[in-house]
Amino acid sequence: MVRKRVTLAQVAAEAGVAVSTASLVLGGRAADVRISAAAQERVQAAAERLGYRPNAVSVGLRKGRTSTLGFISDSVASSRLAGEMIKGAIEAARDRGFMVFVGETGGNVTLERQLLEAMVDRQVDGVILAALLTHGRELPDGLDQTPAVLLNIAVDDCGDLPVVLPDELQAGRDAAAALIDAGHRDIHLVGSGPGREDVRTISVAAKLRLDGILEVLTAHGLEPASGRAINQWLPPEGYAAVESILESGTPGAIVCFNDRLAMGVYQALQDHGLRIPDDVSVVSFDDASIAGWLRPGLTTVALPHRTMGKRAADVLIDVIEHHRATPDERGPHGVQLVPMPMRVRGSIRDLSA
Amino acid sequence: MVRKRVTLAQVAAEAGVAVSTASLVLGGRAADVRISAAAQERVQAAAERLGYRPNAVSVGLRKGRTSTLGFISDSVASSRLAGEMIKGAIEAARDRGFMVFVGETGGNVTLERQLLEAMVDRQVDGVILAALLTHGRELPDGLDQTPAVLLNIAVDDCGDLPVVLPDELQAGRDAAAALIDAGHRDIHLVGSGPGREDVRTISVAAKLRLDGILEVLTAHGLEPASGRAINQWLPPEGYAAVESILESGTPGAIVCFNDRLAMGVYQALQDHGLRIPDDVSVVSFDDASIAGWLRPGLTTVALPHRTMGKRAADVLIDVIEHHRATPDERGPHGVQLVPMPMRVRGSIRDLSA
DNA sequence: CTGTTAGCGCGTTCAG
DNA sequence: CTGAACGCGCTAACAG
Repeated sequence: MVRKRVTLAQVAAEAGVAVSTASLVLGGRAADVRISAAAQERVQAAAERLGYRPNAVSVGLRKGRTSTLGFISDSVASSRLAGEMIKGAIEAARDRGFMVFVGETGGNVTLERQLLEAMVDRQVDGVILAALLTHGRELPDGLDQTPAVLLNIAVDDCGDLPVVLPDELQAGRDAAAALIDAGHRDIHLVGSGPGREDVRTISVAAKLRLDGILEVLTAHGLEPASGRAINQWLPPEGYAAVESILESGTPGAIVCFNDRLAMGVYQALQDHGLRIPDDVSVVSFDDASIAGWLRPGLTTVALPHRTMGKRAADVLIDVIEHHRATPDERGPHGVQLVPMPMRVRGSIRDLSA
Repeated sequence: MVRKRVTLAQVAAEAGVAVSTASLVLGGRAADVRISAAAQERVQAAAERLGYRPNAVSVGLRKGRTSTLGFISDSVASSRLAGEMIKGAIEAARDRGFMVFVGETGGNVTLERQLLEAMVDRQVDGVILAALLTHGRELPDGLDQTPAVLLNIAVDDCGDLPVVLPDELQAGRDAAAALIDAGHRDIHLVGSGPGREDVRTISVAAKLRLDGILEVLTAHGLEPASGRAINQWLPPEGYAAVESILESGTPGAIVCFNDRLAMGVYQALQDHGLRIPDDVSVVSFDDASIAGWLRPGLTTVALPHRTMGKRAADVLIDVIEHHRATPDERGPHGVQLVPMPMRVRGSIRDLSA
């Protein structure tokens, strides 16, 4: 069933040259050593005829580089967004000739160590350490054995490692600005706030989004009409928040800290006979699948997971190929902030129109 | 920055023995050759002290086996479900000491070939070929170069390859039975039907689900009150279907062919002032994230993606380790049907209560 | 310009 | 019971 692979030696024999000659020709370095055109021709033909493909394992052993990356995250399956991050990384890697091992820890630190070891054992050229659930965290031992990039992980001491993060602060500003530019002044927060310190969740996203929102509100002489720090950002919590807001009258606009909260907000508003965006405007964060399925479509600031994954792989490969980001010459790395684009759908009413 | 790896030779030197001796001890084959307890002790200690880990690339080259799998699918990021499939495969692989390369084709056949080649070049021990979008399809060339398993791919000629599929037929039966057991008789179909041939979509799932539903209905002397074959299974289509159904009165129960259709059905029912499950019962397929977020929770027959991924990896590793599933001795492989469990939430009203 | 030689790190004979 | 020697498939020195 499994056909035997053709080796370089067989190609050389077929072409009637030495192995090293074949190696040079096939390695594209024939020009350097000026091998006769005839020999080159014969080698190429033989390789073609036999269907020769270099054995990457052998090359890896010889060169000490395997053109292989490791991607370790705490969750690959939790959402479409997680998948996008991996997808971006895999695609960028492929475009540069790298394959990637994917591992998932579920937040288990021991497992993380084991995966890292398993990958280092397989001589990966570098590792992307990513997170979707956990944000603040410790870095595993053994990360110093290989080039590495942190993806969506904010740590106090990143030890000179490149870090790729979404620009949550700017996203917060953009969300608030979208509402204010449309003429809104009565702005309620669901998920965090109203004060700068009202962030009960572990996520750093919450804090930065809130900071951005408050910065813009303040700049316009405003403050949130209300705010609710919530630990679980799921539909039921969004639903409950709206019921609580409605006790003091109909809100003009609501900023939800993620799309799942927004879904609950939609449900509650609907149950109370309020229309979006005619009665209430809503803006949110993440751009999860539901954002496009809700009616009306939810205007939301997208988490650019795909781009982040791509960026992480690109940075890592740069480090690998150019030996950049060493402790002394940091170069263009460090923290890379990826912009979060606004997806404008139909949930904000323009009062100035 | 990158610490040099410790080699077996260094361990042997440190322990004052020959490399082969160290190899035997560390390979757990000391008993076979009866190596002196003292030497064993010294080797183990040296390995421990130096933090020795075998170089998997070298072992791969030497043994021709790399403890590595390839996972190629048309989409890793399209949904949480896709991620679950990969996750299941990765976990099962890890439990048996394998790492997995993940590749994504986006349905591009050329890319698929290239990925397959890249993996075979890296000497993967086997490949899982998976699909989420495409169902009927051609098998790529080069799949005969390595052990392989088909995951969620139904092909006419699978060429003796093991295949893992969800049991959609039984799922159809279960969905219909859930409604009938609850006393429903007025059953409408959204996505396919009403006739056996009214399946416009490419997916085989549609056909099997429909067959299962019709089988049970027929067994009870019933037929669908209505049915709609739809190509796109998204919320707007579900919404439109309900509006069409309502022209002939309020339906008793609706079977949606997937959860996204069901979401549209929920929205339409709500917009028309109908309550679920009091006025209309709904059952669906897939168990996507939204199924749990909708209010009331959607009762749905789950696609067991996680289990399927796990099964595929297990079958593949069985083949690799025991040389099973060769053309002549098929063994327990062939088509593996994974049961689709019913997730009972709150969208079916029990009329008999 | 080409062929011979020497490893990369490991497992496996086969003599001592 | 142990060590020396060979080769997995390939690349990179070095001679010829």
